[in-house]
Amino acid sequence: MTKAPSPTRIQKKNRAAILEAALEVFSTHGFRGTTVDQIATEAGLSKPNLLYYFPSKEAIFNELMSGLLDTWLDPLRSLDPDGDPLQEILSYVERKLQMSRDFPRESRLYANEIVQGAPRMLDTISNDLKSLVEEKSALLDSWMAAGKINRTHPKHLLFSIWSLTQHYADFDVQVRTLMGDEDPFDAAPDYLETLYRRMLTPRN
Amino acid sequence: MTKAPSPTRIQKKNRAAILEAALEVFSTHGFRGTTVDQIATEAGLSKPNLLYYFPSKEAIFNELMSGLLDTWLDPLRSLDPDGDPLQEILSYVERKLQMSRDFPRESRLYANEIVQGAPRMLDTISNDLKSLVEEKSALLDSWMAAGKINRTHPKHLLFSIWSLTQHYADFDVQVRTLMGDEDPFDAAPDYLETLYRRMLTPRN
DNA sequence: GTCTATAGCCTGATAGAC
DNA sequence: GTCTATCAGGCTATAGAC
Repeated sequence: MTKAPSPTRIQKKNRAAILEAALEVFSTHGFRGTTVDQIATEAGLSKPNLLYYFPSKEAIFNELMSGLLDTWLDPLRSLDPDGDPLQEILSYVERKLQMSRDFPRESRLYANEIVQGAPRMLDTISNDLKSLVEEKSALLDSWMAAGKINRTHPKHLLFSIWSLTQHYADFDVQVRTLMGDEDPFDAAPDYLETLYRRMLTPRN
Repeated sequence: MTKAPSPTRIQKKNRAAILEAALEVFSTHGFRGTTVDQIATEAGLSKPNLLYYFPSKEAIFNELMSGLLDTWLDPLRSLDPDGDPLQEILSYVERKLQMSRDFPRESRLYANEIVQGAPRMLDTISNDLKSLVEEKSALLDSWMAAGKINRTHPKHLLFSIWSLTQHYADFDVQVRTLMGDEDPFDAAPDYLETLYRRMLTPRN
């Protein structure tokens, strides 16, 4: 008695295909620049069929966004109070840079949203992100107070890490155009490690 | 014999109002997210009247972009081969940061375009920007070779300056949300000066 | 579950009176 | 130069057959 493939399995497969396609299209064209048709074609479905799985274009976008954020904040959450301060920060930079290389579309999706004033994400930023940033700023502060790393503004330190690492994903076109044949990710890890090592290594 | 106000003057005034309005709307909603009606309302004109001054939505966008780019690249052009290397770079960082504070909409307009793959600007980047970057990279290289600043990857150095300074304009919503009452531009100049001073000051 | 067909809305751009 | 009215096309979302 061979069972037919579970409908739930088909559903999951199609939902996954839709979200993958949506990531591709939303991240390059933004919310308004994306049409449901584009997503459907990319996912290998018809438009009405896509809308059988998701009630609306916005619903797809929102699901994509909330799914993204957890992964996105994971490296920061991993900043370990019990680790070696400088090494913890350098590892954080390295992980963020790897995420820009491995998940550039996620980075651009997020960038698109923030540059336009975060119309669909301001709540999340004000709550989840803010409390995480407060916690980790305090951690950085304590490391500075203990003389483990140079004293500086902890939030600007975090902003700089985000900005420098995400730049390679968000401005990918520009970076690659200007670098020609050279892969940006060849030299970027060294550059960023040197930068933060010199910035943070304690010097009385 | 009193002349009626020159038509050219009215034209110039309205064209300026349209471009100002377009900057406001395009920079927050992107090209596709912006409607001609929004621009017209913001400029205090009717939609057909706006289209009397510009042939199309895209024409407005292009004029805005080409007008922007000159101003945008000016600080980099000013990098003076005969100045003191470290001071030249620190001044460049400062000027770029001021531009993010004084012209955040221009920065976001540019960011919007690049994040989405620069569909309307790739030629400019490949030509004007690339040749300027080649020229200034060579200059940075010569400063490093002469031991005036620490040796590092000149293009990554430029990318980092762009990324760090523009972040305060492009991610303004996020930055301000996370900083609360504190004005980001209070501490940013010091933070960036310290960062690049430590990065670049020669140490044998 | 998936399709074709289409409703209903919005948008860029034009026509034509004033 | 500026308006009202409107067209033509593209869009999201739904209806209804299979």
